[in-house]
Amino acid sequence: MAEQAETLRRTPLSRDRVLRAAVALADEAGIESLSMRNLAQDLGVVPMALYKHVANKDELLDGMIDVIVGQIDPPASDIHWKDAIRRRVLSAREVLRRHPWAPLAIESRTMATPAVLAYLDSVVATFKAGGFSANLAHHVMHTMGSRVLGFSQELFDASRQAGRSGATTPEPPAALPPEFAARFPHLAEIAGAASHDDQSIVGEGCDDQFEFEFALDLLLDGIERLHQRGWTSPRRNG
Amino acid sequence: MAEQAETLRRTPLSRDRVLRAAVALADEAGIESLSMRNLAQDLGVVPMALYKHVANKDELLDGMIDVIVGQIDPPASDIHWKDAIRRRVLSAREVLRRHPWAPLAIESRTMATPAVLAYLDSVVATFKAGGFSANLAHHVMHTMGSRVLGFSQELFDASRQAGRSGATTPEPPAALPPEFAARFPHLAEIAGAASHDDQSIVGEGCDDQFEFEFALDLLLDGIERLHQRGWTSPRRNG
DNA sequence: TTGACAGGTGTACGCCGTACACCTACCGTC
DNA sequence: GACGGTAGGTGTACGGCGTACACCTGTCAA
Repeated sequence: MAEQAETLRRTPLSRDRVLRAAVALADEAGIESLSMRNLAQDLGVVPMALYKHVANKDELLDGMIDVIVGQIDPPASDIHWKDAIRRRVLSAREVLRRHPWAPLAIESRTMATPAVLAYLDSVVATFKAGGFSANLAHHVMHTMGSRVLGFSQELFDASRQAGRSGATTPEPPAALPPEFAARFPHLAEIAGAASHDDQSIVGEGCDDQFEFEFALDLLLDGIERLHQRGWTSPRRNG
Repeated sequence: MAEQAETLRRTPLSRDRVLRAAVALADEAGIESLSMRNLAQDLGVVPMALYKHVANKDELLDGMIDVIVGQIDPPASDIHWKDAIRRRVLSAREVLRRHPWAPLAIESRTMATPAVLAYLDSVVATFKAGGFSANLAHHVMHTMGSRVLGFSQELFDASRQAGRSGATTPEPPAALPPEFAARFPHLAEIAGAASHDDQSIVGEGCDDQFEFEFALDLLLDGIERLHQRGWTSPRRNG
């Protein structure tokens, strides 16, 4: 009996069990209560035991994000791109709404985790399958921002780096690692596809300001159209 | 001489000086280096001295945000709403780009600070001056999200509350304090203006899901329009 | 002269992440 | 069956954090 209890308690820890417990803890007690100590206690284990499964707290957060993003529905095929994107985004939103802490966590990571990149890659793929040029797909991804993830934010915002900014260090474009192109081919394709001019400045990376204004103007144009039509309510005849 | 140094060092601390120093520290060393201890050291003072000017670190962050948001250009009048909004948003973006840590800080605050509310209120005012109904202005504010602040995010996202969610406590709408209506009349007006149906569910607050889909569809429609026109580059003839 | 008070100080507490040395139970190999 | 390696849980300790609380000190009104 004591033996059984022992066995039970000793259900071996694993990276997966740690991540799930962390997500559960954040869900029910808030992300601010997620400490290595609290998490360890929930798992009936001493804090340092966790470090055998995750490198540190940042990696724990990354892992939690991946667990969640992995739950977003796979892309539907054989339907119009617009509907496919719409469904996917709403699925993402649904998933993220179950984990209210997740949007901020995703945004605060220095850069996207593999699961997030995979998701974004598949969204780009959907646009491209719908006949979008890499160029337009690029702008469109910026325009949707992280709304594509069920909330919104500039996803590729270099300013997020948090570090000592200062105009002194222009911070080179930090070319993507080669494995990146292999794993996320569509992202890789649009990464170089931002020609903001006919004389495209090749390899210049992308112009944040341009992307921001592009999205802003698309929004303002859409808003103007509503306004001019005398929009009042989505369904006039209920 | 020693006297002079004394006098200099003793330039009295003030809430304003604390906030400015905090912004400067966050700007140059990153928000993660902003601790009460580091800040105190920068000011040549002992950590606890700060607490005579700000209640705690959260209030410090709120104050820092207000300092920054207060720098956004005042609204231009006598020009078309679309141009007015565009300029204002780009001004906001410019301000926030000087403080890369600010967007995340703004998002992570439980609720908007007075300066943020004042800014949003004035943006709503611009829409209304352009002839928008309170209803449309409401949706449009959601659609722009915090892009209106130079980045993007659902601004009024209740899920941000971080706390123990759980479907068990439906969390009452938490009616706005009465002073709110007086200080931010336009926000107050649109707050109750979300009729998603002809039989408007009065006082129901607003339907996040509806707002999200409204914005998503506006984006997708705009994107579809670009796509159908065979959009390739913003300026075809350089 | 005095006493209130605004504002800076010093100490201490309980939290945090995590480095490092340790122990222990299991494994494949001989 | 003995044995060494290794995966994984433990215990202790350190430096940093936010901040409560008691204290001191200089200024100014009465």
